[in-house]
Amino acid sequence: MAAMTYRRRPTAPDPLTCCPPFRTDTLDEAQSEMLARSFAALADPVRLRLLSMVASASGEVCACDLVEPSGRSQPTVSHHMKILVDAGLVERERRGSWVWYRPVPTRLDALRSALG
Amino acid sequence: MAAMTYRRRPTAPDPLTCCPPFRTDTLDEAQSEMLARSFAALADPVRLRLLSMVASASGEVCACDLVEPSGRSQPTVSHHMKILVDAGLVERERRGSWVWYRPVPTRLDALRSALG
DNA sequence: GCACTGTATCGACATTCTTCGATATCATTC
DNA sequence: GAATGATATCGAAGAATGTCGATACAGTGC
Repeated sequence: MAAMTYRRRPTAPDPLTCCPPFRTDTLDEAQSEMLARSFAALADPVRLRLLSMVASASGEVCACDLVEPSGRSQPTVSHHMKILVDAGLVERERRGSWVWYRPVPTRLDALRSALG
Repeated sequence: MAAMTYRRRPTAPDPLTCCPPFRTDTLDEAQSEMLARSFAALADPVRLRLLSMVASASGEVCACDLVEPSGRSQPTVSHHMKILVDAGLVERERRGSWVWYRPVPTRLDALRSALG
């Protein structure tokens, strides 16, 4: 059982808050699930640095230029980039042997507006 | 060994990107570590719903009003609220038996600006 | 003091995540 | 075709996380 019953509930400190204490624009389960997945992509320092490398680059960045400055192995970088791509924060394009990454600004904007 | 050496490096698609592909404003390790901790606080659907309850409330919310709508046990809610407080996203104040939570808008603004 | 109630902490378990070495896949070059 | 190089996937180990029941702590009221 998740809930717990409280007998003596506090009185609201302000007449304005007499109504239920949450507005109706509280996130529902589906919304919070989606948002949490997006923020989880940002919840790792290595991914944040990789994202900042991609986002601060003019245009795009080659995967081969992410391994050494990130200080992680090539499989680890590939793993993290996949998470960023799956989250929609970064776009991936293969050109020949190399893979290039581009930021997706609209997706970052969406996350930013979710915080406001 | 984390890095891997690449023999045939691709040529930049644009003369403007002749310089090292990352701008100098790439996040350093300390910055990314801090930011990741903040985003990790947002990387759970239950915490996002709790935060939205607090943020959308006019003024503040009693801890006792978070348990039932979150669908989690009282210890779990307390655990999640501690994470939000430690991340600086929510302020905690005890008044008598009850605990009240308030959002910290400046902290949310800081995270938002980190995305832009 | 004692009884009661709201909140926090503890211990344990299951799940998820980060990381790497080994290996597979894809593309180029010979 | 074979050989080489860039990237992705696999498998496993260790760490971190979410969850709850049990319990401790803090405040109220008698």
